[in-house]
Parts: sequence; C-alpha cells; structure tokens
Amino acid sequence: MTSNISDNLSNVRTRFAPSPTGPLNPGGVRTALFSYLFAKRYGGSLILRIEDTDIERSKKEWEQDIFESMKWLGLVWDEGPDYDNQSKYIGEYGPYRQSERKEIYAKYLKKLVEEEKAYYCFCSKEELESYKQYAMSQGLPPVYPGKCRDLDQATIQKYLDEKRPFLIRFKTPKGQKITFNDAVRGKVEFDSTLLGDFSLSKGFDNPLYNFVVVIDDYEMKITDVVRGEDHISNTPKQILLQEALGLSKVRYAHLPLILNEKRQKLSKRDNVLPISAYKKEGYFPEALNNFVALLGWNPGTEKEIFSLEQLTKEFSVEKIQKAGAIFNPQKLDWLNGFYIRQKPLKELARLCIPYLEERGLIKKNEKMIRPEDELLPEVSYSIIATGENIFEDYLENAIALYKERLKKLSEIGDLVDFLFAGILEYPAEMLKWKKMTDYQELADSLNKTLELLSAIEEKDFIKENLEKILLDEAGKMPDRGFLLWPMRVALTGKMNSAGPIDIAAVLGKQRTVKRIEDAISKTRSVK
RNA sequence: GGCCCCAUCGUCUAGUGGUUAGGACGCGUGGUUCUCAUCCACGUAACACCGGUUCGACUCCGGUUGGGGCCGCCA
Repeated sequence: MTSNISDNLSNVRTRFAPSPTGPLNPGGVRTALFSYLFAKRYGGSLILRIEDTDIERSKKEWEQDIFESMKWLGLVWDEGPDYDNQSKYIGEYGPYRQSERKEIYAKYLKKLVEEEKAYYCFCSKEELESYKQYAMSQGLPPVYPGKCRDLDQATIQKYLDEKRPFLIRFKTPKGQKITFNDAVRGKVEFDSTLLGDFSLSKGFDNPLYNFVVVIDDYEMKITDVVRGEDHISNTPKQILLQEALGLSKVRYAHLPLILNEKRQKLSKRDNVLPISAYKKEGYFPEALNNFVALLGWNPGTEKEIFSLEQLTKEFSVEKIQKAGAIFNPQKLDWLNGFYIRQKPLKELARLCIPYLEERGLIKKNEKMIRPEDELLPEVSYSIIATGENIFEDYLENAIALYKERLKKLSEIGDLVDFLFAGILEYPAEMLKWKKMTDYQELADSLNKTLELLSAIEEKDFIKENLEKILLDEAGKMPDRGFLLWPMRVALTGKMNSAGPIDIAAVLGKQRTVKRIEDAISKTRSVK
C-alpha cells in the first residue's frame, strides 16, 4: 500500500544531492545515509551530485567538508565522472557537479523554448514581489500571474536586443491533477494550477534547481529519489517537466524532517553542529550513523545498536516514519558512550592521544627512548608538566581507567589530567573523609597508606598486590572510606575519579608515594 | 493567506479492531561502591479532541485543534 518500490527493484540508483552552501549537518547526513541504505539494501548504486548552480552561495570549502564528512562516516558513493573500476574508492573520482554540466541543461532548455513549453519572462523582481504580496492578501495562490506568457516574437527580440535580463519560465498546464506515489507517504496529489509558471533558468546559462534536478536524475538514470520532506512540493513541478520533456519517471521517498527542540526544521543556530564538529568533539562515526538511522526509522524489533553494514541489511522504506523527529543529543551521547566502551583499548588510546596533546598534557617525542631491554620499539611521549618520559602503555592504562565514563573523546583531558600533572592543586580539606572528625584521623590514614606503599617493592607495585595490602588494611577501619578517600584525593586532587588503587598502579610507586607525601604536608599546614 | 504533510510516554519509537499499550534515552529509587561512572534490578510517564463505523476502537472513516513544510531570479 505504501509503495511500489518492492515491485521493481532492479538497477536501483539513488543520489545524494547536497548544495555546498554550508557544512554537512545531521539533516544532510540523514538524507545521505538513507539514500545510501536504500541503494545498498537493494544492491544498487549511490551517486553523489553537488548541486552548485548557485555560484554565489556555493563554496569549495563546503564541498570539501561534505566529502570529508561522508568519507569519515563511511557513506561511500559509487561513481563520478572519472569513474573507472580500477580506482573504486572515495576521492579517487570526483562527484558530479552541476556547474560542470551546463551544456547539457542548455540543450534541454532550448528544446522546451522551441516547443513553446517554456517562455521568456522579463518581469522585474520588484514587479514579482508586489504581485505576490497582493495575491496573498487576496487569498490567491502566490504564483507568477503569467504576464510574459504570450509575448510576441518581435517584443521578445526587442528586449533581447536591449540585453534585458530574462528568466525562462515553464508554461505550466492549468487544471491538471498531478499525483505520485510516495514510498513513505503513499498517494500525494497536487493541482497544477496552483503551481504557476515556475522559473527554470536565469538566462540560458544559469539553470535553476527544479529544472536541473529533472535533467540530472534522468541523465544519471536515477530510479529512486530519496530526499527531505521539504521537497515534497517541488515534486509536482518536476513531474510536469519530465512529462514535457518525455523523460522517464522516478520513484520518490520523502523523508520526514529532523526537527529542533521547537519542532522546526533544523537549521544553523539550533545548536546542532556540523558533522565535522561532532568529529572534533570525539563522536564516533558509528554512533552518528546509528543515531541518525534511528531518527525516523526502526527495524520493528527492539534492537537499538546497528552497524552501517547491519543497517544495509535490515533497512526498509516501509519502516520509515512519517512524522518529523526531534534531534535528541542525550541519546547520541549514550550511543557514543556505548561505542567507546566497545572499542578495543589500543584503538581507543590512539584516538584519545590527539586530545591529550591538544590540551597540552603530553607531547610526542622526536626519538624513541625505550630502554634497551624492551624489545618493542614503542613511541614515547613526554609529560609536559614534569618532563618525564612515558610510553604508550602508560597512556593506555590511563585511558582504561576512564573508558566507561567517557561520552565523547574530548572529555578525556578533564578526566585524566592529574595523571600528567606535577604538583596537584586542591584544598587540604578535600582530603578529609566525610566521617572523619578531625585532621589527626586524616593524618593517621595518610601515614598508614604511605607506610604500606613504601614497603612495596617497585616491581611488585601492581594492582593485585596493592589491592591485597590496602583493602586488607581498609577492612580494619569503620569503613573503607577512611583509607581510600584520602588516598584517592591525594592522588587525583579531585572529588570524583576512578578508584585509588587502580590509579596508584598506573602512576607507579614513585609518583604515588610523592603525592601521598605532598598530601601529608598539606595536612600539617592546616593543623 | 494558499497548497501539501503529520499527530502513542519529556524524546526516539513498537503497535495494523479485543494488549496489564512494549522497548530505548532521560529522570527517580535500590544494589555494587571511598567518590564518580559502568553494570544490575525496580520505578516514572503516552494513545490531542469530537463525532461516526463496529459487539468492541490507539488502530478504520470524517471533522476539529495543534504542529510542520513549501509558496525565490536558493536548494
């Protein structure tokens, strides 16, 4: 009932056709993703077409942003003008650009004018605007009234000779019902009279959206147009053009919009970031794809986690939602945290390192300074605050400590900074466990910890031993907090952190003992 | 203003005439625990309204209300 998609699924070809007037945002990703999934689900191809007919607003940098974001997300398109089977990976062949296809459009445009299906319009912007205002005030459809529709040949020639700017308008047939079967909405119907004589091109050199889309979709043999619902009212215009030019029809699937918290179409200033910003913040592409896929689609089961590959298997147009969906960052965070926890530690550490460097915590060393007795030639770093050398294992251990409380990679710095610090700054008062009555109790606790830790050999300073020794001692106290809280604060300088024993194991004996001693002297100054 | 689209917890959604209206995020409580987070358990909360069809409507039909989109020499 919803579609005729399932009837004819051979040679499916979809396209993602962004205009490079801004960075790729979540709304664009949704259209790109669904176009991709649609194509892949039915074994077809995705075409990327840059709609840069508006030279004023189109920028190469945005085009670049779109490429990079799609590449990062793994939304690979299948062909471009330079396509050959040897170089089938992204970036090796360009996408189609409408700005490079002007001769094609001009050919079709001339045909329409010659067949008197389109005409020259010399009306000024002001004229058009004032008519629109009038029409709306009268409750009339605000469309072009058709003033230039029947200009005689002599007048046209005269204006052309005067070099007057002109528009080519489509001679929209009146009183025609245009219906199409939308894959997500079912039958949609429009009255052609209400469309008016819409514009096709500025002069012959600057073709406009509704026209070029029709030509390109035909020329590129697109079978299925997957796009946002905001294009639904352009569809009858495009169908009329297909009919006028005798081109084959395409199927449509109009996606519900992604909405802001006020339930409006997503736009800039909605605190929704471009994809490149999500990348920078430390979101994973798998989280973004998963999140965006679930915005307006679901498999009908209770499964929530989907890889891109699983999505291509389970996706179906029938399950696409009709209503718009609000972009909810909390769920994105949850998903991203989930994917972070799934990541193998080595890989996660590698991804986190740039954030630590950027924050000025560590820097990569030029030379490898691994001691000769180790056989792995690992990369070394130095801690900027202290100048100490560390290796990847230290970083991995540091990140392991905080893996499960990370929602996005950019948070890592605030969490682990104390592991890369010299002297910690914190008030002595923070060291005191809430159940302690005086500083003597605190001093006793820290001294005990120091005594126990000092007694452990450097080579035995590992989690298992520390646990055995410290937990044993802590068990003798009214509660473990008497030993563990002061120790944790001494090691981190923070109210919240990972467990003190795990942290001590990462810091190693030297740093740990030093920090306990620092804490003890801090306590003395308070007394 | 005209045309088009839409309507289940706060959010994303399952549901296709008979259900204790299910799940997830969030939030709350409890457990684990020195803290935070993770994890586990439990809880919280919805069929916009009015008619009709029917033995029976969240589900079908009509209307109302509400929300959204488009109405460019943007895409």
